[in-house]
Amino acid sequence: MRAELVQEIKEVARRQLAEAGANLSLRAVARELGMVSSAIYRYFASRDELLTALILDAYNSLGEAAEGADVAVRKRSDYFGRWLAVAHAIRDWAVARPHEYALIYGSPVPGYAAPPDTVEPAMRPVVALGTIINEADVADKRSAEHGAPVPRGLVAELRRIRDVVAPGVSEAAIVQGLIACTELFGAISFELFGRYQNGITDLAAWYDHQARLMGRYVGLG
Amino acid sequence: MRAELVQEIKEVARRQLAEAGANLSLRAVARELGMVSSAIYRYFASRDELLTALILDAYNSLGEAAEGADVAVRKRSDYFGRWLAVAHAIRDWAVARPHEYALIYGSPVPGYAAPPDTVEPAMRPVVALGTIINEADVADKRSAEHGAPVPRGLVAELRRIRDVVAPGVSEAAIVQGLIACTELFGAISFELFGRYQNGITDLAAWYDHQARLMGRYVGLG
DNA sequence: TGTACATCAGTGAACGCGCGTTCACTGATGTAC
DNA sequence: TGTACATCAGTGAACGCGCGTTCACTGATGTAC
Repeated sequence: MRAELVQEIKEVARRQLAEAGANLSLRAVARELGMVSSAIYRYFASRDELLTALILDAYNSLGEAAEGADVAVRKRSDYFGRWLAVAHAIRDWAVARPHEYALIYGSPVPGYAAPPDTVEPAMRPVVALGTIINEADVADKRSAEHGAPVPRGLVAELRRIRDVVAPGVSEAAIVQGLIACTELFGAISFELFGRYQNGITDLAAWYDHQARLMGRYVGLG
Repeated sequence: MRAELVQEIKEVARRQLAEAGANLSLRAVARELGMVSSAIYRYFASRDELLTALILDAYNSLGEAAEGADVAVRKRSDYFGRWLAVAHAIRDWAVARPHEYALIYGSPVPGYAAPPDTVEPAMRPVVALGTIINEADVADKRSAEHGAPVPRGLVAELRRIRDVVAPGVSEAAIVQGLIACTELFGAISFELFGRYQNGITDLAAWYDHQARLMGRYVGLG
């Protein structure tokens, strides 16, 4: 009953985000639901709270897509295949929901500050990729050709990230992993934010090529 | 007289973009200039036209920063040094003007379509980096270790980009260059859009490390 | 040198719009006795 | 079984706000004769 309507509001809000662009309007959501705008306040205390719920959902939905794609690969020792599966799952998710992607990876919504409980869900896709590197590393199936020494000042911070994302991996490896993630998300942002206009048209193939090269870069495949 | 006021309006608009976030308001700009809102229409036909002018300026300003940084490197054969100089110039520009960066590399402004004459200025930073790869390649000072074969379907498009950015370079090399650009812009976006929250704090050092690794990745240094 | 005129930057009021949020309310539902 | 009451989802009007854009205007400046 109640929970259902909360879901329905979020769904309509998501669709509106997709149609109207980044400007989420409570009144428009209420209108589409055949409600009066003030009725929304039975379910969300404010526009920001609804926005936060959408952001949290988006992070978790993307995280699940990434984790699910990894789990679905039968041959667990096919680390390169798992890497590709997760990388593609991330893009597929983003391409299917460009405005939700923009919500979490685009320019910050003006006047909105993400609450701290978004930090952990936000890590899930990166952790999904990091896990693969970690498992390959532990199984000694990773070639570490690019292991450049890490500057002193960054070691401590990288170790902290390492412990969350891929414990049991060197600092140089975590750097490679972060660079690969940055590249992949950068590629998706370029695609969705229209930076490839008049450039590449077969964006799926181009992303696939990048995912393969990044898989190699992190020492898989 | 007239041109001066056009500049002044753009400057105020830029500052407001930085303060209020992505929502540019003609009325607010006019207010700050001590004008009545309709007076702006003497100088810009609409809000979109002002936005377009700001976007064009941003592209060109970033392009000049990138090109200028390259030119400023005395030893022209120090390709790795030039790469680092340009990479840092791009980040420095972005960090100094996060909202202008968001304007051109963030999520698209809802309801706004960039006119086609933004395409060429938008290429300038990428061309600046591509030029370095190209010159190193021509001078035979580039190691091409990662030259993975390019999928058939992408060859034609990559050649078209190559001809603009770095003629005289292989398809594999252009791929490496594009990947490096994607990574660097991805890193800047992560930094400016708050994706490193609770992660890395010494963002300058982290970017420097990435720029170095990407310089190596494209076969310089 | 002095008048008549055109230009045009800037004014001020108004248009119609949408927004988030509040508040007292209605009226159906379900529970308690 | 029937009445009294509490709950609470949803209403509707209103608040005060900001927005882009239009339009007829004022009034200073500069030019032409």
